[in-house]
Amino acid sequence: MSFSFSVLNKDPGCLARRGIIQTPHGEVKTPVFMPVGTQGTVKALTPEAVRQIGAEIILGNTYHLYLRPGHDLIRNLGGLHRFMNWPHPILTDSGGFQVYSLAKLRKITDDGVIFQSHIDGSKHFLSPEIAVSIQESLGSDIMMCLDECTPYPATSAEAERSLDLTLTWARRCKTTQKSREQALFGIVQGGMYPALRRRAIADLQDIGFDGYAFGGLSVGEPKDIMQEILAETAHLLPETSPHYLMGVGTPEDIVFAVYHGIDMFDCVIPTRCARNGLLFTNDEKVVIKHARYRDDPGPVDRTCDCYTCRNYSRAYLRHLYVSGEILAMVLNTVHNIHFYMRLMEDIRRAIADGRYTEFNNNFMNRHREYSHWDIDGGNEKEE
RNA sequence: GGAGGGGUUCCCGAGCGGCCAAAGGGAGCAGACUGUAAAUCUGCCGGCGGAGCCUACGGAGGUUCGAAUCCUCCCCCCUCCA
Repeated sequence: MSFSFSVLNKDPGCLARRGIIQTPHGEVKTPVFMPVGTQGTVKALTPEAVRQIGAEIILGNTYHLYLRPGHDLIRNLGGLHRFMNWPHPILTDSGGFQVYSLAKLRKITDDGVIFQSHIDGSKHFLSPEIAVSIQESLGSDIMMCLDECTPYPATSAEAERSLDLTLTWARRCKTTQKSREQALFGIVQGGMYPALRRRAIADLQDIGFDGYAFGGLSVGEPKDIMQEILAETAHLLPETSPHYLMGVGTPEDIVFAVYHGIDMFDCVIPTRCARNGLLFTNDEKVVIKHARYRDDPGPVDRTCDCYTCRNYSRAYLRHLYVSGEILAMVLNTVHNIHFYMRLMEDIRRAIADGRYTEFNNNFMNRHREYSHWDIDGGNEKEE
């Protein structure tokens, strides 16, 4: 079974839609949140736990797995699914984000990117062709084109030059793609310039991809700018393909983006924040190390039915965290991923019922009421 | 009884005449985290409303323009010898 996407229903009041992605390793209900498993593992969790919590698809990373343990090794051991014991869908990022996040360790040419390994300093070359071929070795269900994640801020000239490079690379990725078994997504760049984004969407559609992603958002720009970009350009994405907003985001970001027609999300927030002691709940931000939880017998979130909340008190979780125990990261990650999964379920149900606008409004009102609900407290500190 | 060594801010521990409210750890208390170089990073950490003052380096005196740092006595602790 190869890749396909179908829309189950559209919300009558906005662009939100519900759909199903078919992949060789199973189907995925959208809108979907994909936990990030950069190095062939969702940090702190076994694949069985990830699955049980409700994840249907996870991420892997081309750059990291190429450097260690090496894509040839993974291919020879039966591919990434088998290697990491995750028989369900996998999306691999291309290394484009590392072009951005490891900026001090790389050099970009038209041909590709020369990286200096963050592990041992050795030099490596990544091109669009190599990125696709590595992802083919890994055997992921969805491959991403190599792109240049345009940093913020960038002038319109810089963003345009960067976009042109990304588009050239997108063509080369498409040409390199060998089999239709593995889907290939194109990435929309263009910085914070709607006109560039529009052009990117049109050009990528001309090339023709299985799905389209927004990249280069949530790279430090104010929240309202990201929202403006989405509101002005997301509706231009082809309706029959999945829309993926890369690296996003907070619960608020996700609810907002779904309203504008985004189907797929990934973000390190729930996993990284869990390891750093920040737990998501429906009415407050729980920083589990805080002294006030020292003897709190209640669960992290009374309304949560995850394994952690069913079995452990805030006092115990605080103790584990403060003591530096490994179990703290496990239990915290279980909770946060569960929180995100439940959020996506609620979103899908609201769309199925045709009341996403109402859901969105309620959510945003509640968010305003608890401004600390979002991890950065909304955008208030910017003013 | 004799000979050495030592008592520093919550703890450990540097400092050994001014640049010392006192290095560095730890603990404690906060903050950050958006396609993961992250079990990471940042800030605060004697008191009072500022670059100012007060209280602080076992205790009490003293030397000095100036002492955690030098001197005297006292009180504790440790090691070795009898």
